[in-house]
Amino acid sequence: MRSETRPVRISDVAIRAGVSPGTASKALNGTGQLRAETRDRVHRAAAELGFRPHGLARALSLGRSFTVGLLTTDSFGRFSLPVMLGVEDAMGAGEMAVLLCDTRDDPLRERHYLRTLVARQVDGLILTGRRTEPRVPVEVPNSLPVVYVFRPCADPAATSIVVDDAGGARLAAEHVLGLGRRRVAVITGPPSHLAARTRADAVVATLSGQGLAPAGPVQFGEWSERWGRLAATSLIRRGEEVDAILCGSDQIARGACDGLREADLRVPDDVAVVGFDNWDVMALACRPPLTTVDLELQQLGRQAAALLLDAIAGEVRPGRHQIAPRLVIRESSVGA
Amino acid sequence: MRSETRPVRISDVAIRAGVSPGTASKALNGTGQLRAETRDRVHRAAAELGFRPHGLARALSLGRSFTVGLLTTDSFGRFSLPVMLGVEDAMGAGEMAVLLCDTRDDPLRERHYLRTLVARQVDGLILTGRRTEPRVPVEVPNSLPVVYVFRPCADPAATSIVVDDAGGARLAAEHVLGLGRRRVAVITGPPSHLAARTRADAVVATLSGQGLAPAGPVQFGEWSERWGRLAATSLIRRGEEVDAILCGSDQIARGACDGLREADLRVPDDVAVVGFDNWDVMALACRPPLTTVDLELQQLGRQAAALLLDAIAGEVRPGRHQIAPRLVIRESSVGA
DNA sequence: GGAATGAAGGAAAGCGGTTTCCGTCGACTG
DNA sequence: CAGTCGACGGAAACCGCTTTCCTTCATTCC
Repeated sequence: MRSETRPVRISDVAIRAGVSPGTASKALNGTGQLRAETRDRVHRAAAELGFRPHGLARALSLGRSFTVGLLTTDSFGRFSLPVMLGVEDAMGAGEMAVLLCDTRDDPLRERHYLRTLVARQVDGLILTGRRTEPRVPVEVPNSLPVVYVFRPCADPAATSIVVDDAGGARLAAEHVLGLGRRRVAVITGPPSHLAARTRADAVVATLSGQGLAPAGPVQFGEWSERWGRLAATSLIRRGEEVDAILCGSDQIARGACDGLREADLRVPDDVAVVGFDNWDVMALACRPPLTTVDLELQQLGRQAAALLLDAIAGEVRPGRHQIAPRLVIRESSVGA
Repeated sequence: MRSETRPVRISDVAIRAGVSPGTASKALNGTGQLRAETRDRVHRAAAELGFRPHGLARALSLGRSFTVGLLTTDSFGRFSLPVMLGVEDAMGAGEMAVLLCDTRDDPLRERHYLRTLVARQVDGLILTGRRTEPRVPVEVPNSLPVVYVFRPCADPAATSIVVDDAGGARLAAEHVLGLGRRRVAVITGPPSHLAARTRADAVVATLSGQGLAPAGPVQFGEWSERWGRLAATSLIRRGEEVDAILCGSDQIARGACDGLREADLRVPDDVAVVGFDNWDVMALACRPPLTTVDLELQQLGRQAAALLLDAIAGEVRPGRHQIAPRLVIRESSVGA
């Protein structure tokens, strides 16, 4: 365990292998023209000495840091978190590392972080956030690859990758229609949220594709269980005939289930309920467990990382990419 | 917006200010002996050119990377996340950056990450995890400062900082005792979890400090709403007289509240319920909102960062540090 | 047999800062 | 007025690795 031995440099390896540092470098990196025997000798020496190249020195001379910045505009929460894990997963597998920055929605902090990341010579940037509204592009040298995830960039020439919210809502709507439900209500979050509007619009469009109108107007409110419970309860109390409720989030859906149960309606027998997000603590704890739309956020993060790696390698794929959500069917829509 | 101009180096600044690069460096870093006028001139030149020092070069010559590694043994979840935010907050305020690594409980991945972090010359390491069981120390050069957060290191000579679980449980117990409750039941997670045992033991100890025994044996189960509901229900069905339930987590507490309500008992009038964790989505959505123990995780993260920064600066503070949780009182223990 | 070719590996110049060491110059001392 | 000292700033080494030449030497070709 005596550790305080000077770290071994490539020149130590070179000496032990009886070559010059330059040659050692070539041997270890598989570049240059070297006899196989020499290469082996160097590798052996490196292994024996436990040589680990000095990352910073390497980065400095290569002109790349093998680091990307991950910037979230709001604290890592339910949405950014899985995205982040996906990014980390895809990056960490290689030799890239991820620098974490949380701007807390503060433009000043964002500027600060962008500056320091650029100064640190990151090879690329991933920007994410909780809302889905497009955001203004960041100001960085335009030689620096940037990928916007979840929250796209307003500039269509930038590289963005987002969840297909409308597609997800369509999936949900088609699911309940496929179950024979015809009186479909919609309860969702604040109308100021693009995600709420997009999802609701897609549901309405899908219904009208079948010549149907939603059961009552779309109910906008907040992203909470309380709102889901209230809205569902008032729906019933109003005497609205409804055999399915599509919710803008799992929290709302869980609240709706509670409201229905307390109004003595059975889920799914009387009313099918579908959520959105597949947030396990909500979807699984709900009684009954929720059928919901999984955003595939981790997948989103991985793909974002892949896009960024491509861009770093020179293959920029601009535009707004979408990934398809997936419907997870549980007992809130089809009986056990 | 024409960006493709070669980045400005310190020598550019030096030329513009009419000094040597070395002098420019001293001026910008406030070192060496320079006339105030010279210093100003350099600063002006730097500002005019928009000079940003090249982080890697700086790091290489200084022998410090201004980077710390944040390693979580399991994916960032409910516990590691706030810790991470606290760390990021405390680090990002300075000029430190945080490298993110998620080992997913895989020792191989952990080794891999440790290697790459060391190779990247991080200035320090923060280790965290979800469980509270002590873990084995990581193998890194012992000149590299390491702080264990949430999950302490088994080696008492290492620097660890954890939540005072027992203290938190005591807080909860004293709270219900202070409310005059005398028949206190305990429902908690799996007995295999140290956190579950520690909290339960502390409650029992506090009760017996008042000459009381818990109402029925401590009920160990799982960390889920379902278990909370089940345990509370069976408690009632068994005819156990109980006027307070202390739960090992907010999920359990929320389930307990549901169970009690469905057994037509009023919370808190008939039974006071206290949770643990102050996990907002559970504690606030619970009916009624939960009195619970806040772990102050973000604070924990910030303090961990502070400990690490001190250690990097040479002020190592070994040992197991604890931070005190805080009781948050809501309607599940005292009527509105 | 001499020139051309190519493989192998070394020397040295970066990468972009920081820092040590030293020379110069003006002021101050005796 | 010679000698000392401190303030100021420049030259160059250095951090550790990569890469571009360039030299050397063996081989091949006419």
